[in-house]
Amino acid sequence: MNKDPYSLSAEEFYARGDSYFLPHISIDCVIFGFHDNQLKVLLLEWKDSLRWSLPGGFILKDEDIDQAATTILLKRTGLEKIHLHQFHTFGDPNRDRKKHGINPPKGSNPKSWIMDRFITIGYWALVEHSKVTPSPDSFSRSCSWCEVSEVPDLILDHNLIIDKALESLRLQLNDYPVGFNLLPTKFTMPELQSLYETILGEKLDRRNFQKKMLSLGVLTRLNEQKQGGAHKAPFLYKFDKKKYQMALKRGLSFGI
Amino acid sequence: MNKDPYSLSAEEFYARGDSYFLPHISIDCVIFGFHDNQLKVLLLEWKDSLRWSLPGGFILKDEDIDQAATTILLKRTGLEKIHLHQFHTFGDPNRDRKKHGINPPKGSNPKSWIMDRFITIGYWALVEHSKVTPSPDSFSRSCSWCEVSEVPDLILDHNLIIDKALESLRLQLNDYPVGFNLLPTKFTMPELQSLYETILGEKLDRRNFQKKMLSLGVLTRLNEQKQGGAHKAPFLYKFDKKKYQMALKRGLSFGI
DNA sequence: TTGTTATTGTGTTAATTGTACACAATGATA
DNA sequence: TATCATTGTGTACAATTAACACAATAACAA
Repeated sequence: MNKDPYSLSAEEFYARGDSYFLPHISIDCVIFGFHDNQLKVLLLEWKDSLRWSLPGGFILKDEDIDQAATTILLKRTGLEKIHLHQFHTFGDPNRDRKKHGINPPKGSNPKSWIMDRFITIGYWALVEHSKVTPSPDSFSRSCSWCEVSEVPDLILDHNLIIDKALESLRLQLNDYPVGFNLLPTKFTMPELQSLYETILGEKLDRRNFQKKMLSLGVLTRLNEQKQGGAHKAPFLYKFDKKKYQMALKRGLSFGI
Repeated sequence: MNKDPYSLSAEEFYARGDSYFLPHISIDCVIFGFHDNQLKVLLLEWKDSLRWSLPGGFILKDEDIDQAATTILLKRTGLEKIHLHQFHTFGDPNRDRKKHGINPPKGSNPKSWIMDRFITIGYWALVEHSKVTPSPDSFSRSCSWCEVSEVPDLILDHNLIIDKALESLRLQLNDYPVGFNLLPTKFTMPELQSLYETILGEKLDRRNFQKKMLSLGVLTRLNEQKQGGAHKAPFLYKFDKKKYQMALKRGLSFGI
């Protein structure tokens, strides 16, 4: 009971994880990134099978659920201080590894607490793709980005969880500057537009988009231009948090 | 293990409820009603103290969480087939009766599963005030309506849960016809406007409101007028579900 | 019976916002 | 140096929202 619960061996975890973590409750994270004009999510590939799943974890008996989600994000990406958004809790009684032929690793107790029915709390996060160091957990062989429209069959209801996360993200997009978290500090207007188009799944008018974004008054145009492109060099912008805080007070909408 | 889990005595429930229900997880319902131009919520007054709380309950080991919430709503209001909206899950580790001086009834085990830390899933529902028969649970002396701005101090974080439910309701108001569920089948335009004003907490222009509502094409004006008022008799309207289904397909917004 | 009052029904107009386009400027390439 | 794809900026029109005026009605008081 006094070991680091994140350093347990698989056997110990299956046998006695419930002395550290709450039973029947888990957390799953949909971690979004944006790269090559594609919206991607971070997936785990399991060690001993061809299964894929979302990064997830459990809640320490005296831990806040937001903190538990933050820990999961940190361990899979190396990132701290990222805003996590809780979007839905999934409670179908079929969320049960027993009912899906998912077995504990050989040598572990097949009656483990992990094999019970679980309710999972879904969070999404927006991270800067280039800053992420994807790290598998001890049950996975790899942790990697996957384009959202090419996600394979995942365990349990994890595909549904991604769908719901995307739906929630689209709704948030109209009220909060979620897009900016996905881009590097400096970005061009076409990059920002491409991001919005990808999340919303529709093409937007280039000129009206720029007009709208600049009218929010939360972007600062830098005296630099993006070099290396094959055509006219676009200006670089940065998201101005101070201006954003000011703008929030008078109310602003990111609706496109 | 084969009794009706909802007919347990208090002693049995505290001692062995966790053989029927999931531990550490509860559901709390914010049940909204509208009466006398006031938005109200249903509260429980506890038997053995001066405490108040939201109607809540637990999840059977093999029960869907939405179903569990539906059961809670049915038991407190007598109503079925009401849309419940899951809006947030509350996971502060201080959600623990032990830490708030809330004790089991005399004669029950003070180490009961109920005295552990609980994560609660919040749902709200909109019900027609006149159709509700408020019924206390076995731990409460009364179940009654309370105006949302006059809610007393509730146990644990139940006041926060109501705040979050209201916030979620306001957001939904702009996308779904939530208001109509709170009114009787036949209602007047001023009544509908008063409901929107109460939920949003702001005054709206009478003429623009009517124009907007009628333009949605989901209301049918009846050949009747509300009698008994002190002034000009307003027309009665009803919400037309068929028209609503049609309108949904082409997309519509209730934004005010 | 009749005027007063508060409320409802139905417009019209002005301001704002959103949509659809046109054209010049730029940087790499041929 | 001409071409091409792309970026920067502006303008006209449509749609929506906001602001406002006046007639009709029902209860009440004189």
